[in-house]
Amino acid sequence: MSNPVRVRIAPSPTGDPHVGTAYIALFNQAFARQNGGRFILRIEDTDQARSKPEYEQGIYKALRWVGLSWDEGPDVGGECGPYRQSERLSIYKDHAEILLEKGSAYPCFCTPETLTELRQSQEKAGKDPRYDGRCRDIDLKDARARIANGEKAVVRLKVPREGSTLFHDEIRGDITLQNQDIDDQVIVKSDGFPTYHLANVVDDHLMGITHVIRGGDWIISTPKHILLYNAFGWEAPSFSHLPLLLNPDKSKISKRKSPTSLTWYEEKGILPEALLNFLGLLGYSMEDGTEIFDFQTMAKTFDVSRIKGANSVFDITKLEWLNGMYLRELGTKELAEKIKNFGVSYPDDATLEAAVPLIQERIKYLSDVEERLGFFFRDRELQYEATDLLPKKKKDPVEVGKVLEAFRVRLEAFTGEMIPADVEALCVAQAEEMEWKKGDFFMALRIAVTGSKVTPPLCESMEILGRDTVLQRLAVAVEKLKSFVPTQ
RNA sequence: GGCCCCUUCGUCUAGCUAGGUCCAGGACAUCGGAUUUUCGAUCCGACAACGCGGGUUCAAAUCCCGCAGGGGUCACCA
Repeated sequence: MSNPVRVRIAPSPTGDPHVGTAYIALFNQAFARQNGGRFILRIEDTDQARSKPEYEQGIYKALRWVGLSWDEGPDVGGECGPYRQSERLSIYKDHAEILLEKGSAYPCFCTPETLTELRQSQEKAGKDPRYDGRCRDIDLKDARARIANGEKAVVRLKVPREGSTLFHDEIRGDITLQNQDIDDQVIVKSDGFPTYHLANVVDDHLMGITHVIRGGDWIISTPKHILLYNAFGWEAPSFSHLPLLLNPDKSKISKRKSPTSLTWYEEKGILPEALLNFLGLLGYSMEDGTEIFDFQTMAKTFDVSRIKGANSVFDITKLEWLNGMYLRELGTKELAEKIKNFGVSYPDDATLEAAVPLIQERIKYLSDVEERLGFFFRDRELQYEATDLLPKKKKDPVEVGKVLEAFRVRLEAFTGEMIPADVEALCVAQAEEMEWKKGDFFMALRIAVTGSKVTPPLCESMEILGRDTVLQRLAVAVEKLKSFVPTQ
């Protein structure tokens, strides 16, 4: 009879919402869903100096944006609340007291200055910096008296001097640390706030967390947590440490070297589904090799034993490809809707929907849309020079002007609908009449009509622009060539 | 530096638990070709890896040992 699965993420609201948080959250939620368990969000805001309410809001918003959701948390409630550590201070205080009484922890009166001194002298002597335990044996009664007297103190965990502590990592197997290599960790700061270690263990236990799935940077701390569980007489949860996300230079991911803020991805126009899919590919793989999958699929087949122990370089390149794949799978209306919501300026609904199929396979991000769409409705964006109108092998402005003018006349005389195939026939006929290569003609026309060398298919674009606009732009181009005087 | 973890193409990875089917498979990127009015998309193809050294074995990417390299961690931050 095992307990119902309960997992959690425990972000600190100390900065922009981090991809790493989404990464860890994804695996936790997948595990919870697969096991019919609960996924909890707990805010670890015990760092008074760095925690800010707006960062907390940012976490909720960004996580929801990528499509994650939790069953319990500060914003959605639950039976094990409060879910914000700053609101659980008395709980930690009580538990620290238990440890004190049991003799598993002790008050320490050393000031930051003496600790720094200690560390420096140890380093000078070539020894590992470690608290020397000078407050370890102060009688608890005496210590309490000193504290009552107004002396500042922290609480330290009394780590055994001998022996070793072992824990089982579901991904890497057994990991053992010698106790002598574990410091007497501070578990309550002098401001009365608990440190991560205490708060984390107490909360995980009180909230019934059965599986801790967190980043690999916590491996070294885990023995301390085991010691804490032991001191309380609690059963420890199972531990899985996910691969660390790395910068391209293989260092731990950082905002200096990689885009770490989830907001960045949103503003870039990355689809949340693509981001989530990409994260699911880091350190993890589906048994059948599928690389494009949604959360449901991942959750259905999720298997912790398929997670790698090695760290993963976080390389956006594959995400760009994935985003393109997701973008291309969208229906016209769907994409148009996303483009509108993304906030780019567009001419009008009808034009946008007509243009979407033309740009859909040409964009990597939603943020690419703005410039792709410009020429459809903004003449002022046609900022090309007369020389741009000259195809590679046709350097004579007079001839080019003649061709464009001839085409303008031809198009003006054409009374049918602007069906792409028909317009193309006009173009081809024009090129042939002047004995131009098709490519040269289309390029000159392309610049005249769109102002750019890189555009969606020309005839389809002209259909959307409408005959009048095209004629007008052709006239402008012809004028431009007339007044153009070659410099050599 | 101590301790801990990790090590398959440039990158993400499959294979490793139960050694032979792997002169190592897929994907992205790159390069080339096809298609083509540009770009893109698409299709085809190419390049490219078991860190090194010892063992064990008829046989090792897979097991063992050593080394090297990388990363993490050594806070009253999480």
